[in-house]
Amino acid sequence: MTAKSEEIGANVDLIAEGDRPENVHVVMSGLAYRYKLLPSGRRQILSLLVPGDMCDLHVALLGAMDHSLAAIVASTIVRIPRQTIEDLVENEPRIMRACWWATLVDEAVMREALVNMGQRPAGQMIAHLFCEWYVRLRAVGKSNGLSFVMPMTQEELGEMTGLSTVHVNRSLQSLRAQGLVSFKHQVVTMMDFSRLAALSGFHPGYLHLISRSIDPDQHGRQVTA
Amino acid sequence: MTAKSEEIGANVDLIAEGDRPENVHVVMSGLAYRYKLLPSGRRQILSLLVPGDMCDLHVALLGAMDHSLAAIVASTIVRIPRQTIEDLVENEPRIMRACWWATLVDEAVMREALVNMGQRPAGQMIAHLFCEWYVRLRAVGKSNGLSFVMPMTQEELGEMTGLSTVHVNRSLQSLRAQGLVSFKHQVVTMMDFSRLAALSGFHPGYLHLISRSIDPDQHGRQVTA
DNA sequence: CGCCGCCTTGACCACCATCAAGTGGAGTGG
DNA sequence: CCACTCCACTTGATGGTGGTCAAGGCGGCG
Repeated sequence: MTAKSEEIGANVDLIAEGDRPENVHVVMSGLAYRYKLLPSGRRQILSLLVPGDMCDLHVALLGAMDHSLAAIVASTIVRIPRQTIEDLVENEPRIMRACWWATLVDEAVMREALVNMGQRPAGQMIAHLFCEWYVRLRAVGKSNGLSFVMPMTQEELGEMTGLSTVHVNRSLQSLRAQGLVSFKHQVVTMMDFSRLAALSGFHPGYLHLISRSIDPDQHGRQVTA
Repeated sequence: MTAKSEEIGANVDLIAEGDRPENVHVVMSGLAYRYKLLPSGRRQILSLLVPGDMCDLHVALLGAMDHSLAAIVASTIVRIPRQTIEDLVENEPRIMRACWWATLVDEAVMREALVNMGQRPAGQMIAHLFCEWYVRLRAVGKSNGLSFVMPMTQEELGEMTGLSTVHVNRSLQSLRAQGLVSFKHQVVTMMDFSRLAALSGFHPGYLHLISRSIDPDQHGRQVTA
């Protein structure tokens, strides 16, 4: 089930709010994100699509996109025609089931994002994001040791968290000064994961990584049971 | 495909975070909500389940609940065993599809909630919620004219929006004073819907109400089957 | 009548937004 | 090799939105 892959430049929309979705998008490499634009010009980034768990099913059934999808850095993507998905749904219940499952995990991540924005102050919110990314990227082997690449600006981090760029900056400095985590030149380094997790109330259960058990060792397994 | 229905008292959990889900829950009457509890004791309400679009599928595939589900007022619910759902998924692609579709709409609502919390100040956030409820409840015939019942306290409204009770109260007073909307004794009255929608940037597209007309009569019954 | 939720009000202060200016590195062209 | 530019990050000052604490009103119900 291959389709032609496609190179997409940074900050290029894969599909925009209002479009009728004709394809399901899969991010092969790079990084993409969902966002909504407000009349005021402000932007809310809704979620990230990282290689590994990046299948975008939302699109298959709804009539019009209620949000946009863009690449944050140059990325390789595959567009799968709606019809192919429909066929899969009919004929390949196992694949269908896997996709559905991925959707559920996406939703769980969004629920945690709501908690993050609703209940946690800036520092903890950012800390929580870093913990989540760390665990998710480890799970797909995109992290060597304590650091990982997160090709985002502080402004974009602000658009994810609803914070101003200035405040993101100051919060990062504070985290750094406490010896918890640093974020420089698109690289996040987890200086003290467990304290960071404690600070931000991060508990990886919501990522539902167990059944995903691609990974044997390391963090994010307290759900193991 | 009927199952025994069950009466649930106000503030009783249908299922709690960490439980292994054995049933899918459908709210027949009343009002339920998803929430997460933080160590601090604070609570984030994630979404409402209103009669009409209240099927809770999240549960079928994941290993453990990452959030809790409770009734906000005395409600009638139906518990459908996991196995029944599995069978439906296998044998009744149309039903399965409808359920999946409902899940996608849920997700769209959550995306808008993220925008709400991330980008809008208190008054607009609350106004937007009221607009959404109004449209959704109208679509299922639960609103006569300009008002509808929303059996929630201001404290719970605060737990949905991440605001303190005090600030919710003051924001409500301000909306009321502007002649936009009132919320007294569990009844929301839309005094000026269009101005309220304009103020809060409400655009109902994300509710995907049009394509919902899978059903001949009246919106929002796709779960009925 | 009296209690108990829930709503309301006031005072005070923190978190975070905004505005504005300045630093520093990467890439470009002289 | 050195301007020069651009962009992201940084820093300071100021004020508003919204949190917290605390007390008071006001039904509803036993």
